[in-house]
Amino acid sequence: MRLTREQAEQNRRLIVETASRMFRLQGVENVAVADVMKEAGFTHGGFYNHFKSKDELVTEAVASAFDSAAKNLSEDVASGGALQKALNAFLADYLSSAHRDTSTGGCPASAFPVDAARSGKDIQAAFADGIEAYLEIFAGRMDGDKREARQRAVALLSGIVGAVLLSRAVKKSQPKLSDELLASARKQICKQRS
Amino acid sequence: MRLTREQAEQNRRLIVETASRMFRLQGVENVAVADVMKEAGFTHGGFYNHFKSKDELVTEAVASAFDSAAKNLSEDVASGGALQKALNAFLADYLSSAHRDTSTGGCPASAFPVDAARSGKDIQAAFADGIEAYLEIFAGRMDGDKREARQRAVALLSGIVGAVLLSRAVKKSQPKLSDELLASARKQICKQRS
DNA sequence: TGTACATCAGTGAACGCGCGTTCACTGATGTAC
DNA sequence: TGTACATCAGTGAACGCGCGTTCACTGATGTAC
Repeated sequence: MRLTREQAEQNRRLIVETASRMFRLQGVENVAVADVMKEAGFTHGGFYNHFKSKDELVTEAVASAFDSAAKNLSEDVASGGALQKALNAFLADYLSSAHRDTSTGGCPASAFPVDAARSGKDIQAAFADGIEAYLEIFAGRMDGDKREARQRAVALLSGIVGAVLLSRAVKKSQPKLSDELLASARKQICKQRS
Repeated sequence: MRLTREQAEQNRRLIVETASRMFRLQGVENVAVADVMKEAGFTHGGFYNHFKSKDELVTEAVASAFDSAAKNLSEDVASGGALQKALNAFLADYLSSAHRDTSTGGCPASAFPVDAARSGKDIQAAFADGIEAYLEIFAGRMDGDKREARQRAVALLSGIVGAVLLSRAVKKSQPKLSDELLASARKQICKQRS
C-alpha cells in the first residue's frame, strides 16, 4: 500500500490541519492521537510514520494555526481603506460570540496559551513565534512612535485574548456574564483607541 | 482508625487547599487524585470518603482559591489611603515576573480559565462566581458612573489575565518576550488609568 | 526499458502505563440503650 | 455511667479504561542495475 511521495505529504498536511482544528476546539490534552487520525480518515498505527511523537504534532499544529491566522489577519487589517476602521472591524469579529463559540477552532492566540504554558520548549517556541507575528501586525497599525506602538499592541492583544478566554470559561454557567465580558471589552478597547 | 469529626473536617480542608495550589501550578489535568492525597499526607484510597468525584474536588478547589484571593484583593485594594495608588500597587504585583513564576499558585483568574473553559457547569459556576467577585471589587475602585466603572473593570481584568497567560505561555522559549509582555501591559494599563 | 529488490505509508493488534474509581478491611469514634 | 453495636476515615490492593507508542505485516512505489 505504499503511496506516492506527493500523496504521503498531502496526508501529512491533512493530519496537521485536522489536529490544529481539533486541538484548538477541545484542547491538546483532550484529543488523542487516535482521534486525530480517525478524523483525518486513517487508522492510528500509521501516525509514527509521520511524526516522532504527539508533541511534534502539537508543535506543528500550533505553527500551522498561526500561519493561517496571521495570513488572514494581515489581509483583513491591511485591506480596509482606513487603518483604524479595518482594525476596529477585526476587533469586533475577535470579540464576537461567534468567535467565542467557534466551530472551526478560532484564533490560536486564544486557544493555546494554557496548553503552551504547560508544554515544553518546542511547543512554546511555536506559540511565541505566532504571538510575535501578531504583535508586529498590530504594532504596524498603532499610533505613536515604534516603542509606544509596540506597547499598545501588547496591551491590545492581552486584552482581547483575556476577554475571549474569560468569556469561554464562564459560558456554560453564566451566559449573560460571558456576553458581557465580550461586549464590555469591545466598548472599552474601542474607546481607548479613539 | 476512625477520626474525630473535627479531625476529619480539617483533613478535608487540607485536601482542598492542597489541590487548589497544585491545580493552579500544574493544571487540573496534570494533577492526579493520588498526587493530591499524597501531597496532603494520605493514601489515595480514602479520597472518596470526602468527595463524590475528582470534579467535585476541582469545583471546591476553584471556589477556595477565589475565596482567599478575593479576600486578599479587597484588603489590598481597600487598605491604601488613595484608591488609585492601592490599585496601581496591586497591578504592579499582578503583572510582576514573581506572579508569573509563582510557586504558590497565583491568582485563580489567571490559573483556571482554560481548565474552566473545558469543564462542566459546576466548575464553570465556581469560576464565574470568582470572576464576578473580582469585577465587583475592581468596579468599586473605578471612575465613571456605575455602568462605565463596570466596563472598565472588565477591560482591566481581561487585560491583566491575558498578559499573565501569554507571558507564561512563552516563558520557556522566549523569556525576553515574556518579560516584555508583562512590562508593556503594566505601562499601558497605568497610562490608560491616569 | 525492464527487472529485482529496498523502501515505506498504510493496517490492525498489542503493550505498558497512568489515572479515576471501587472494594474489603481495620480499628477508633460516636451513639443507643 | 457503662456496654454493645454502628459508623466511618483511613489503608492498600485491584479494576477498567484510555492513551501514547510499538510492532509485524502488506503491497504499491521508488530505485539500482
